[in-house]
Amino acid sequence: MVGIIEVAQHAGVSTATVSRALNGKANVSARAREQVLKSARELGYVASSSAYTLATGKTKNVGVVMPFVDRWFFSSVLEGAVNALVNRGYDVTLYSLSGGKDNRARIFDELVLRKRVDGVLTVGVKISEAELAKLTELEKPIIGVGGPIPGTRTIAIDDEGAGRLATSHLISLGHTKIGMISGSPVTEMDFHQPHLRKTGYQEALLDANLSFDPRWDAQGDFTVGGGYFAAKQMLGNPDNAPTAIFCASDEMGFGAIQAARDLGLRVPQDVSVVGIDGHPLGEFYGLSTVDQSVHQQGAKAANTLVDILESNDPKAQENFESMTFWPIDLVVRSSTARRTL
Amino acid sequence: MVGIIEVAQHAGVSTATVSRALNGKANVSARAREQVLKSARELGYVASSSAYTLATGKTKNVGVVMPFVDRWFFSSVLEGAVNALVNRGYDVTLYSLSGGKDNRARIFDELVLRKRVDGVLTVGVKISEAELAKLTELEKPIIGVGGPIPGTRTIAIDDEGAGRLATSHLISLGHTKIGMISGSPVTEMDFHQPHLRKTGYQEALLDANLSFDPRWDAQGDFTVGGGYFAAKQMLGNPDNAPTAIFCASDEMGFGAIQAARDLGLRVPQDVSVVGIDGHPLGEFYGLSTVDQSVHQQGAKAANTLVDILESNDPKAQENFESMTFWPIDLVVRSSTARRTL
DNA sequence: TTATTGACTGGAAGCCTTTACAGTAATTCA
DNA sequence: TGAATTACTGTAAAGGCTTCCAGTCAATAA
Repeated sequence: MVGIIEVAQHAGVSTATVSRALNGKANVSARAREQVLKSARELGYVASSSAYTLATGKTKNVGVVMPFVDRWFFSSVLEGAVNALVNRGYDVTLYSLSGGKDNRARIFDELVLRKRVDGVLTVGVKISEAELAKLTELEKPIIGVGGPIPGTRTIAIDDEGAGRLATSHLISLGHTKIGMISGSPVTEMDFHQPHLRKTGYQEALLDANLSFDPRWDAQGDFTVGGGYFAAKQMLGNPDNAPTAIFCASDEMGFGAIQAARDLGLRVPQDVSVVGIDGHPLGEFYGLSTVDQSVHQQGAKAANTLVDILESNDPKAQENFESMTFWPIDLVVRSSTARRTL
Repeated sequence: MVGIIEVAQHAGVSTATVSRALNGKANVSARAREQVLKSARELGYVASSSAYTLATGKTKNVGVVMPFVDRWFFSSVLEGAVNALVNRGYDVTLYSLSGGKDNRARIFDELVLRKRVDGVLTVGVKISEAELAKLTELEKPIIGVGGPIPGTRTIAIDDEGAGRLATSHLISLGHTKIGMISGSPVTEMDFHQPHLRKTGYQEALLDANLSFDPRWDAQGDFTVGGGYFAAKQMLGNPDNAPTAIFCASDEMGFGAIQAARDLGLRVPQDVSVVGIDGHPLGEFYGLSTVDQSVHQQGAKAANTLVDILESNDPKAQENFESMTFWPIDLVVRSSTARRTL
């Protein structure tokens, strides 16, 4: 495998000059730089990243930690982040926490600590005290997307505001009996959104002097099936069926729409449904939603992290707790309409 | 940051002994080994991976290359692979090809080549001659999942057989007018399945002496929406509506079921629908399918790759073209039934 | 003309491990 | 008992890069 020495010989300069030329440093004559670039190209030379890392202390690598990768929100953030990172010349090392307790421990103990990354991106992870300690021990910049990690920067939507927006939308359409489907206590172990979105929902109800019926508070587990069963339960009860449902995620919204249809209810004439996410299938289902442009959140987080990593100011590298709200956008489609009597 | 020297001093031995003890090599006294392990634990020492790589030539890192990560099949393979790899002590570096031409070129030119990985896992990637050349130039083991890469090992289902199985299932239920929804020429640029699955479909028809009507051959783009529109088109034509539809993916199957319902057709009484995949939503929709256990395919590929990497036989490291078929399984749910007249 | 500056350049140290090799002490064998 | 083996252990080289530092040479200033 061709190394820097071969390039130096081929270009007729020293390895120091090759390094400087290839890394775009100053103090290289135009002639030498050109010659080096040419030689490197001809020989197909690419610097060994491990040697580079050993010499500079930089890995040009970002660790992404998420609870799973095979769910829409996570894979979408990942997609946005990965593309942004490769675009900035960074690799991404992916850590999924779904592989059981042992794997999880290993990730925090061995792998992340193995000085393999310049910074860490966490996506919707709720971690333990001990894990947080391991993470901060790294003294590397950390950015969270979705779920906030104590003491670090976070990029997320205003979940409370999103819940309020979605609910207000339904209220503005004349609905007074508005149900909500959120996660279950189990899923809340990993995320934070459910709680906040529900808070927003309740605030909006309060603001409009609407009552909150506990039967309108269901758990959908953030899955299509969960949304389906929760909605069916809620809408199937003739005594107390709401005329509108706010789902804390689009996927639960899809399930809710299906449940309504299976009950012979028309959407939106009989029931309005609104979600949160901006899931690509939303268009297909005609689901009104609060779009949170997940790809872009991932890209933004990635770019922010790289900005920090490449900042000359050492203070920028330090972690501190902050929250940046990503703008949300109400997208009204065909699943919500004025309440009919 | 604590290095091997500190551990050596703390344990009262040389760095060589520390290294041997930590890597489980022979020729270390029980006492020394114990002492080293204790010191390392106390000091929170983890070896620098770049120094390790530089010294050994091993990265303990696998590159995973896929066209996108935010689609079900890909994120599921990834999930399976990542968990298997971390379990075996390997990191995974993720390369998504969806970031545009420049990113794609950079991935093949710079990143993968940067000696950052011990092996490569490709998922459903169809690559150009030049890219293949770059990849094999690495002289690292390559394993493909889904789409085969010339000259490398591949793990995939027997797509033709899957198409035949799904179609035969419909035939066995008495259906004679069987449509198929597959990908579009555009999506076929990236995958290979559509073609093969269609071949299986046609073979099954032939075997049963059934005719193939080109109007029953639709393109669904491998998305729910695509399946919906293709099915609606096909089923909406009263002159020539099939009584059963084989979808080359479950997601298109979901769309097809929805299309049938929107047309007032009952599934399965009026139309049967079968897919391929084993998508988790299949249970919710009651979609009969040919399960290809995607997680496990990813895990299998990952484990096979690690087996190769850790084999003592240098010949095992060489790439050669081979195809391992992953077993498939017909899962009959409520979307398929005997044809009614 | 000489002194000074500035633009380049190359030698070599340093980054942190692993491991070949040589050395030591304890054990076994004759 | 001495010789030969065995079981460890430590020193130092190697791995491939970046970058400090000292040095060269041409251009500029005095």
